[in-house]
Amino acid sequence: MNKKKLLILDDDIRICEVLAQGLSGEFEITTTHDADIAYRIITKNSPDIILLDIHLGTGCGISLCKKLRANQLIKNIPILIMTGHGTTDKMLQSFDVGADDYIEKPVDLVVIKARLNARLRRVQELSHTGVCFGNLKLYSERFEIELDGRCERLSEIEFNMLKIFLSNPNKKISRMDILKTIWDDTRVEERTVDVHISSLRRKLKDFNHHIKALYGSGYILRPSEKKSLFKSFEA
Amino acid sequence: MNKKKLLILDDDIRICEVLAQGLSGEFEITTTHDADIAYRIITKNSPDIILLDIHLGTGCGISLCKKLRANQLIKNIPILIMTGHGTTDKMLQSFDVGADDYIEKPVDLVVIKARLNARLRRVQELSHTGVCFGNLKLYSERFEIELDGRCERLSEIEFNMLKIFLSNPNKKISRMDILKTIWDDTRVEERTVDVHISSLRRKLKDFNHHIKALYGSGYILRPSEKKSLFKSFEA
DNA sequence: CTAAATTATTAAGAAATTGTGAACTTAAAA
DNA sequence: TTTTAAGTTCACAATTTCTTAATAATTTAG
Repeated sequence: MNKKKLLILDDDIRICEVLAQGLSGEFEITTTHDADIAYRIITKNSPDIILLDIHLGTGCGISLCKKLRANQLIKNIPILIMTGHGTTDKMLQSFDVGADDYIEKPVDLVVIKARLNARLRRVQELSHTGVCFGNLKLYSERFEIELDGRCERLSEIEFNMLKIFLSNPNKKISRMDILKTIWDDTRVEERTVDVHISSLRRKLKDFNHHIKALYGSGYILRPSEKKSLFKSFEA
Repeated sequence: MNKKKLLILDDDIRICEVLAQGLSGEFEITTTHDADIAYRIITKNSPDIILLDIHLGTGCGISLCKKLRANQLIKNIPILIMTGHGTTDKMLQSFDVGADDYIEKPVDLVVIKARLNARLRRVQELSHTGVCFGNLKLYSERFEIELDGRCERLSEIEFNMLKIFLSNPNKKISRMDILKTIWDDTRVEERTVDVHISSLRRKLKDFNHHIKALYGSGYILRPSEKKSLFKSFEA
């Protein structure tokens, strides 16, 4: 069984080290103490689970958590928030911004392990990682896809949009969801999304799923209906 | 928003009562102190989430949890295990048999609430499953219904009308009721409702309830009469 | 049963939303 | 510098949904 990727984010480098040491047997670990770096690591590397201290020098863990939850590509990654000096208020805040668990220090390695695994198990069971992309292959490094053997180059935006849909099949994705995930802070017209959808669709020609518009509320990825092989006899 | 169904299972009836009292604002609660009864309730009633004491007179909470996890229909229901005298070993055992969370008594109501909600949110997000009503499934987010496996998209107006009927079965709904609820201030002819009813009915084809007109006073949702396969002999 | 009232359905145009080509901008590559 | 590719916005076409009106069908009262 492959080790799951765990990202540890703590202001205190010694704690990072202790945790990394103690958990390296079960996880493939990355550590950092900077929230911005963490965000970059997460978007680029998408860890399986995140262990996050509420106190971070460069921006607090709460706001990072909130930011991660707003991103369609990331929001399924479980987040455990740790804190040094626990208060009920901190706990409520943590859960409020979407944390999956909340632990007070000093932390017992055994406890952390058990809780990390409990979260991972849930996500794994419930999420549709088993979705079949059918005749589509993704090459993240090159922003390329392969469809029935034919290669097609996508732009970065198109590629990321495709990833959003593939990781949320049959789920409504609003234009705002897409903007938040891909454009982050930059302000762009909502209708700009349409243009990219249009060109993505053109490149996905024979893909056995289709990106359909949901009148008034966004887009959705659906398996395309099987077309009858027989014509109906209409007068 | 509908209250989620919470099943509380504790040996100590007083604790059941205290918890039920404190959580009744947010949840629709059932309590029991017997594991076998609990299992029956769960299979029959499928609560949204379960709060379970590890000590049960009639069989321990651990084995109940294990049993629940083995059942495909139940295994997605989140389970929080409580214990009176916590030990690391109990915690490990709890997570081991598939608990989603582990809490030691004495429990703070605020903590329980936060943790229950965190679990519910996760399950809800990951398994975007619809709400059932008879043989009809509703997907509110995307205004879609599923009937016998076939999906049908409703317009926003149609979907909201359907929800009005489903939340008031067997109750007379006047056109004005519908207008006030859906159109709010906008002025629209009462007859407009009829048109939407018409198209909604077309899409509800095989639904085992039917929207009937009440001559002169509106509409009502009724279970549709089973049609006899044989003709009745009317003179 | 008939006439009046009410409901059902269809069709046409209005309104809202989505699709897409094209112009323009920017950034990187040749 | 020129060329190329990608991104953004705009304008207009295409599509979907909404409303109204007209007409057909059904129900009720007398």
